Amino acid sequence: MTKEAIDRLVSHNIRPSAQRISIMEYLLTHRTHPTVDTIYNDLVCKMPTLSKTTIYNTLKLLEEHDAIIELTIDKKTAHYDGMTAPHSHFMCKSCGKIIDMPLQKVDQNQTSHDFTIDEAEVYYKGYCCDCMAKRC
Amino acid sequence: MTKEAIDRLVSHNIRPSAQRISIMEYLLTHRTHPTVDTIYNDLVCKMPTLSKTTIYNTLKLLEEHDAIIELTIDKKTAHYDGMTAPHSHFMCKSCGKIIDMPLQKVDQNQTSHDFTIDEAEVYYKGYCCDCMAKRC
DNA sequence: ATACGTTTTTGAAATCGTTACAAAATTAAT
DNA sequence: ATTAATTTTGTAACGATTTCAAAAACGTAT
Repeated sequence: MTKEAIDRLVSHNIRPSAQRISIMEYLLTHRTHPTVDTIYNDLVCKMPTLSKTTIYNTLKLLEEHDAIIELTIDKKTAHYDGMTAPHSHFMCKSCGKIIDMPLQKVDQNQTSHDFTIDEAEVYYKGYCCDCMAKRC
Repeated sequence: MTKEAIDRLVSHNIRPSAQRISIMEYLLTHRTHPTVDTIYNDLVCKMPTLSKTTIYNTLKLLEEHDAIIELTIDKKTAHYDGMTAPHSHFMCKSCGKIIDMPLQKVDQNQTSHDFTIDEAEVYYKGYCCDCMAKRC
């Protein structure tokens, strides 16, 4: 999986440092849409000198190079997704869990004199089955 | 327009205090998707004792009672919309301006064992004509 | 290999939107 | 008019993110 991480970095013109590989690999193997804190807490054991600033820097770099996606579905904290193929997301309003959804087709080619669209995101919110079972 | 503001409050079971009426009226007459700061700066002239905390409290209250909509299209700051009829939004990545869009139909009745959807939002991003003219 | 310049990482401090809290002011009820 | 409940206010706290400059790691040319 390390190879895939390096490939993803290199193919997006990002130099593969040890920290960048770790973070990229983390996102490729964890499909949980983690936050900066989650990534930091999970990686710092194996990489004791890791800094949270490096996580911020790296995620921003990866996102700017379209190697990952930044999700803004959660008002409080950014979440990150290593799966860049188009898809949508659902967030549970009770527990905060984010679940992948099949792509809802969105017409991005709307013509207008007022603007040009180059991104469209669909965010769903509701309650996941676990939270519903607990009647939250 | 003050009457419309009071009506909107009362019909959503919110007591119409002077501050709440002002804020509600502001959102009904300004279709600019303002932030807390914008609302505060525009209203404090007429209401010198107004507190920014009151704006925060009131907007949260209005949103919880579905009298207004909170937009999370802007990662940095919440924007608010007094138009509650279903529609989508476009944000210019250069100047931050938010523009109303016709509703893109989104299927909220997707059946799943994993969750129940009760909200869906579509956010578009790109560049507005003004910023494109300035080749930003 | 070594020295030099560039890139990357790091940790501390600053920033900024938002929330918590408790006191003051206003409004409603008896 | 008193008392209780609600609303507003200002200050302080909070937490995610950014800034910044120094330290470390890396790449390259000699």
